[in-house]
Amino acid sequence: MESYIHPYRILIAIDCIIFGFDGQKLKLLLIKRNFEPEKGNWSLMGGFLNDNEDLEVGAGRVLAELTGLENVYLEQLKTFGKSDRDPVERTVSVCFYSLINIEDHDSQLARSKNGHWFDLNDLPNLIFDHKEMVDLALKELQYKAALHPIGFELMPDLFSIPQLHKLYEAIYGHHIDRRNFSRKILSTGLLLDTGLKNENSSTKKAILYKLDKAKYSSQFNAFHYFMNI
Amino acid sequence: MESYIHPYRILIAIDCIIFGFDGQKLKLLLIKRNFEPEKGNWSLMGGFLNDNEDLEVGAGRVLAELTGLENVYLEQLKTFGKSDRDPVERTVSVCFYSLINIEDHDSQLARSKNGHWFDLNDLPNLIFDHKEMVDLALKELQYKAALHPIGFELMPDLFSIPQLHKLYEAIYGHHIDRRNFSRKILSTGLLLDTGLKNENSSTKKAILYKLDKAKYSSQFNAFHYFMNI
DNA sequence: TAAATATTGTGTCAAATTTACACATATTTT
DNA sequence: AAAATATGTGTAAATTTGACACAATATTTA
Repeated sequence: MESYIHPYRILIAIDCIIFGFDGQKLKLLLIKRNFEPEKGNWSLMGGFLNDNEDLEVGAGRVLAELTGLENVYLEQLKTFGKSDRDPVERTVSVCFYSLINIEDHDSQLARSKNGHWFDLNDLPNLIFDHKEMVDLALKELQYKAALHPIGFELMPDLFSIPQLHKLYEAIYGHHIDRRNFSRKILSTGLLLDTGLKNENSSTKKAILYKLDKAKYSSQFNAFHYFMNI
Repeated sequence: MESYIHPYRILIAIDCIIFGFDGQKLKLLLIKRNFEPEKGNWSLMGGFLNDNEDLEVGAGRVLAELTGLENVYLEQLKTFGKSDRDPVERTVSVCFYSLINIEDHDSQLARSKNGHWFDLNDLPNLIFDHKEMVDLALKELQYKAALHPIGFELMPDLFSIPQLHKLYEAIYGHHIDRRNFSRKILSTGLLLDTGLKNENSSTKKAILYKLDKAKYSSQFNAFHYFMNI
């Protein structure tokens, strides 16, 4: 038996939604589409799945090809499959999303020159159903950040509580009391005080913590209801 | 422009994970696969996506064809796409899941005679990666039930708090204090006392409520952190 | 170099929620 | 009529949250 007799095989697209945090605000990475239709318009990073290529691998490849970003952890969001979603030919798009630290990936991005960061509140028109994808991805990110201390994964090896606080405010788009936030974060017991101070901060230097990685991975699923939103 | 030049088009499979609640326990609906490979082995309800068929429509069709179940709300779970997941030919499977009231659909199921309910703690071996799909679906269900008062959707028009309580215990697979549960449920303000009593219950008859549907749909997204688990 | 400014760390207290319980009531069974 | 069973309601301690103020540290400015 070499194949199934069912006649319809479909082009599988992959789209990547990359949120970026610059220490202050949340941004979205977009590129100008370089093929028809909609060539030249703003788009998520998308491509087609290759033969013998796993979905996650394909997503990583598409993202790297278009933006130069390597080794980004991509989480599957949803598959969009309305039969008329692409005017040229039917495609089913499997979407992935991620949240990265903009500074950490600056040099990778600069190499390809295709990616452009946009403020989330000021997005251009996007092709096809890409806006719908972005909206859903943001909602998922908010859920996820509420259920798990996901923010830690985005932080550099050493980070301060005020840095993490800014990230959460950016994700939710509203003010969070920093004193209550600090208490909540420290109560997880996941932060190890390194004794170092953040030399970048302008005035009083913040304590630098590192993540207790063993504890984090062993307890990942225990942190339901991490954050009130 | 009639099609993209990319050469790989792939067979898209659909798999449906149907949980059922019989008033006491949570069960899983399975069928004996009726085509090769793995013919005769236990499987989720699966099929292939047709041309010009939206994903959700295809999922509904596959489920109805195999089990007789109609008008079941299916929620997308995840897309499974490892290139070797099907030994015959590469398929990418878009999975959907649902939770239904077993009694309400008994007659539909009886008509087709293909579906069999299994106790969740006593599942047979499943083909391909179907066990992985079931495990993920249960986890999603638990999340969802915690974040939203999803259980209401499963209840008959008139239902009692003890009925709902049994459902939540079944979903989470552990004891939940019924007094605290009751208080939590009533505090949502979503239940309207009908003044009626449940004539089925063996001893003291429970108060029958109905869902305040207008309030439920308007506030659906407000019920984050609905349930502690 | 001292004062002003900005940022970080910590503490407090009232209100709300959760947790862990017990008892009264209604109905069926014995 | 008594026993058994399921349901509805209450309560008190512990915990968590929400809304605050103030002290400490470093930089900037005068």
